[in-house]
Amino acid sequence: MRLSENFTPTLKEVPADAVIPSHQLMLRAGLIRPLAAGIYSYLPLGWRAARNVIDIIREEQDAIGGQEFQLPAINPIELWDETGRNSDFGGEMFRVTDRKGRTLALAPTHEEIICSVARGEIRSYKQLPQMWYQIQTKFRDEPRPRSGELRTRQFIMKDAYSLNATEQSLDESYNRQHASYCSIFGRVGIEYFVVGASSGLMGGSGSQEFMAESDAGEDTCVLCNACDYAANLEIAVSGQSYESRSDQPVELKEVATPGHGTIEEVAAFLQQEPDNFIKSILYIADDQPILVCVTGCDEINESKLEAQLGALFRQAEPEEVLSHTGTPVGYLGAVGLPDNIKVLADNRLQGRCGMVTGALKEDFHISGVDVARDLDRAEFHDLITVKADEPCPNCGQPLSIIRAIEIGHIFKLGTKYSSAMGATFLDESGKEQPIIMGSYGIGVGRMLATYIEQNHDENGIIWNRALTPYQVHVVPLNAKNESAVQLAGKIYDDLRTAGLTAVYDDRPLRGGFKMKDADLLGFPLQVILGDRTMAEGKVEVKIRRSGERLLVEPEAVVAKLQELLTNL
RNA sequence: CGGGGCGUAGCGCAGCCCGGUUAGCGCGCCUGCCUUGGGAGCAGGAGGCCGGAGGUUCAAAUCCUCUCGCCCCGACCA
Repeated sequence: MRLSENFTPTLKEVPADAVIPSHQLMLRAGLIRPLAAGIYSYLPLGWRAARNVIDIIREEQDAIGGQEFQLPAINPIELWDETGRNSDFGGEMFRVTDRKGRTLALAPTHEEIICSVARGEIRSYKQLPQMWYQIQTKFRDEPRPRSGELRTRQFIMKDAYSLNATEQSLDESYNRQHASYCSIFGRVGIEYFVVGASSGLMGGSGSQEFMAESDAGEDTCVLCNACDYAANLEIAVSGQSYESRSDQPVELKEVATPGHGTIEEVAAFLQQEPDNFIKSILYIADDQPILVCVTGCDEINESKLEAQLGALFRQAEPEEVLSHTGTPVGYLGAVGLPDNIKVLADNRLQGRCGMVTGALKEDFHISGVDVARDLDRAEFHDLITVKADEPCPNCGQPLSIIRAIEIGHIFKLGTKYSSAMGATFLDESGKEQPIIMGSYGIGVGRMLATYIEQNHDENGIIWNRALTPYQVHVVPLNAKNESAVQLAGKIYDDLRTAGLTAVYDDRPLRGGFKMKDADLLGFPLQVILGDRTMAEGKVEVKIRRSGERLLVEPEAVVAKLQELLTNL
């Protein structure tokens, strides 16, 4: 590609709207351009990189027996009513109306479509297992698109669906996908780790996320420093013990705590540790009030709470707290609470004595709470959010908490969709069974952005061999130096003859400008032809990642570049 | 959906509080000269419905109301 003839609009200045490095660099290097909130065009260079990602995914999915589909992006809303996801997705699903007034969905994912294909054709266990996948554009009307390609409303995603007859077969498909993902991320060159995860809106049992550590990430993960324990904070558990304490039971006593409603204030006022308090928060689930109790130094984990309460719950408003308990926020407690309010308590409270909690009366708390004695109606679960340095549940060593980008998610769907949609088969005994499914997704744009988050410096992107739009960037510095220009043209031709992809910066610009652009675009190897090195009869090869520069005989350049490329 | 910020030339911004010549600056763009190892210099030039609508006023980029869009924090989220 000759830069003089091709569309590669680079920017010297950082666009005001871009905050994170990958977003800034994708704009500056001319990979993408915004069209609307969370909607981007891929420009030629960006699309070449995206295609590289897609090709790798395709090869690795084919390698485990995946069969690629091309599925409709618009589909009848009735399909989504069958599984209830028309309402589950709610405002997050784009809907369009056709000329007859029928509502159609812009597919946010494709379980329903896969099921509809399967129920029409799959009849027998002999036709299973199947591994079907597609690499296509998905649409989700995200409440808040952000961070460039990391969270968009229109995005390219690979998703695969396994159709299995048995749980063992599902496990096998799942494990194959797990291995395939490791191969994909390995080839793409992203540093990643795998965590246990919740299945969220998709439903199902087993679930793992492929994560890339990054401050730009939207997920929080808990990792053990010593063993391989890794989990999304949403489901992470702590190894911290919660055995009963041997504190002597004491009598309940009301204490005045005027104006001190928060744990912090009351703890300071009473000169006790927050750990000795019971934090009580009122939730509303299905219009019913539910009190949730944890120790004063813990935070409620609402993902874990969702597992107990179902999806439709929320924290009560202050007025609701007053109307349900007769107490203002800050003085809530489970002791003496009306019987119609269910109480959920965290495991760590079990057996605790001498605790302080709200007295259900403004400006008063109760001390001497014996959980076994006074909170006997509480239901105990793991409800807390793990904190950094708590012990690992596996090995007891301290846990770390880091931010990460979710780049892939695999999970065992089970029969949620096949049952709802009647996608069944006859098993060996002639009995009709719902197909057991798995679902496996990778975001293409998110992968590109993640790669750039992990591979850039102050000058620009640093592509590796696998993803780079072009392998070599040929830069004659002085357009007036005819021998340099001529040699640059020859090297460019020779590179392409040798099967390498190359960009030739034949623009009549100053050398400094062109070198800045080359670093910004970030192809792995640069061939620089300046007056100085030309005078010595050499050309310079620069390795983008290391900045290392080699002087090479012109005749040896192509071979040298080929050799260097194998290590990039 | 709650909170905050911003819409002025292709990009980055000033001007707005306190209304009043022809709306500015840097970069980019076009022409010429010059320069050519890290986003040069000089000279000349093009480019604006000041996001949109309504209002106040003799007069609105500037004040008021409404609206649309974009970004950030939160809520939410495979």
